[in-house]
Amino acid sequence: MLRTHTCGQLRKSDVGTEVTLCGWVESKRDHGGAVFIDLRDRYGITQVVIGPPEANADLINEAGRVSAESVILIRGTVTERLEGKTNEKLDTGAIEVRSEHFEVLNGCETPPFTPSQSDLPGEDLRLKYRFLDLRRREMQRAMVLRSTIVKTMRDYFAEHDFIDVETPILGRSTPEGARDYLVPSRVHPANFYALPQSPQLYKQILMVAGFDRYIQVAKCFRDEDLRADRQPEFTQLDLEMSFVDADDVMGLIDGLVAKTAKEVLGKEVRTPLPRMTFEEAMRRFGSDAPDLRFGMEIVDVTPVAKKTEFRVFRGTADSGGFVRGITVKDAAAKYSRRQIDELTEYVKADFGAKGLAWFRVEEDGSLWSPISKNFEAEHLAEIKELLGGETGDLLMFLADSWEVTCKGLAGLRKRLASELGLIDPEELNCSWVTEFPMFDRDEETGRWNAMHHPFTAPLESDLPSLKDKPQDCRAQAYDLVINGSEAGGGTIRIHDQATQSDVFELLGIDAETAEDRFGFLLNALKYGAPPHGGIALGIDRWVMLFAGLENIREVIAFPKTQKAADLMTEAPGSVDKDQLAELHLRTAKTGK
RNA sequence: GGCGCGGUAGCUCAAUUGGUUAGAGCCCCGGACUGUCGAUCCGGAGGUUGCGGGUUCGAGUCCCGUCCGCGUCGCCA
Repeated sequence: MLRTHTCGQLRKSDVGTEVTLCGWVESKRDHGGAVFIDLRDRYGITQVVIGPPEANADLINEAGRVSAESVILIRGTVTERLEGKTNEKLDTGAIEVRSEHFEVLNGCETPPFTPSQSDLPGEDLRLKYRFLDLRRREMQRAMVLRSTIVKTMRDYFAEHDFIDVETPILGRSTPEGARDYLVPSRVHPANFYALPQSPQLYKQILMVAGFDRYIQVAKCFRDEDLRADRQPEFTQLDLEMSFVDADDVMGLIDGLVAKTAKEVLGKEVRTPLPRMTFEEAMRRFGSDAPDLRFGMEIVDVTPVAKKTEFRVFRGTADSGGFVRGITVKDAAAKYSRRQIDELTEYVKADFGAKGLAWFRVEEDGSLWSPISKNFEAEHLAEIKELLGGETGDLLMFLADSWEVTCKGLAGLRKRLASELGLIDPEELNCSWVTEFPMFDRDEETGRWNAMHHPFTAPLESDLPSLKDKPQDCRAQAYDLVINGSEAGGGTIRIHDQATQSDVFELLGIDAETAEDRFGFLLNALKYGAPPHGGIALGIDRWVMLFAGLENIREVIAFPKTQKAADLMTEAPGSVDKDQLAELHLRTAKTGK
């Protein structure tokens, strides 16, 4: 070891000790006759003094020339700082190392930015020079947090008799759901592997194989557009269990959530976590991942709308649509007409709403709005009553299809809560959303799609509706929601042939197609498949949420940009003709 | 693919209605300095305003196209 201690380690009790430290030059204060260096590693910062009498003029001179972010080694004696010269900001602030030896292990060119600078550089620069960015305190904290969370998960599942099994990265494409990342085969011309979107099928087969409790920290890949909380390459804690029902899986994860919150954040999370059905979540919050850290619940006023003369409301209600709204407490004074216009533009542009109706609750308790003259007083009173409106509140409504009112109001809810500061950043709100529909209808083709995946088991009680009323058929599915974000999702799987056939039939997957795509799974299911189910937890999102961050890139060491590029390695990149030829590929266009 | 925001010195930003030689702080370079910890003081260097085209007497500013980054909708079984 080149060093005897880290830069975050030394205290008053170490005074008098001869130490050797290594690290990066965070900053240098050159006084001519003496030089102060803040020496940094991932454990902390220690002040090094190169001055007389320990250091001679040559050494002081050399130290004075060292550039920021150089890697140096110093040897010296731990010394208590002079009276009144301690630095309260540093854990090591009571001491300094008076150095008699100073050595540059490796210099540093002038960096485009330094890890300690207060103005964070643009994200493209941070990504291009990720090795510098990762030296920043915040990034180091995030990486440590991530490591701790993964270790907590592994420990927890090991305690519960789970075994870790690795499944292949090179698999076969099952062209449902997200787009696959494809890998051409050299040995099999015109054939492709696909990178896994999840180890779903393998883990089910592991159940058939008798590994009744499986986990894996699994890299997954989906070739879809990115978001602040979505990367094309991400990590899941993948889990599958035999002989369990949905309660068992949720109960197990409840324990993990509580343990992780306790060990990582020192927070108590009460279990069992609250559960809400999909239907209730959509009705009350318009979202299958509701943020329960604040209220502003959605209220349906369609019955009142039917009675009013206001064409937009009445027309929508009469034609099978919905008029639903939210109460924004004490917001009347905070939102100008102009700002409400912006909200209107937002719901139009992002959710396809036709407009935003709103009312202000006046001093006298009446509702005022540009459209209020279209309403009779008694109907306004009814609306106010339903929404629980009080003086100073804003009531906002969408009149539209169920889907648009859900999405639009969920979006408004989220945006308003953020703008009004209704969210306690310290809160960690965890809950379950259950009983998702088995199927949803493709708008264009009118065909049924599996909402989760085609191996999801329906609720026992809904089995009769599977064939004739698929829209009413609910799944044994459960999503873990943390602070309004989907942090995991799973299902109990179908383990009998008859139900599986029925589901395939409904999805328009004929026997031949099923055989072609998932034959290996169907085959395995014939050979003694136990009842089983599982879940996948989004590790990147867990870390992001536990860290209180709003961007997943902040917890991933080497993330991709919105165009799925790596600015540091410049992946993806072109390859030479020989490589393509070996893979039996020709490209239609040459990239720029 | 749609909508929106942004791109000016190595970095973070400014630049009035289109108007003189595009500024500031930090960084960097040179010098001074033994108690700093955002060191201080003196001096200096540093610009194809992302790129291409257009309008204009004149463009960082206006228009068109394009590239890049971010947010979001679609998409993400």
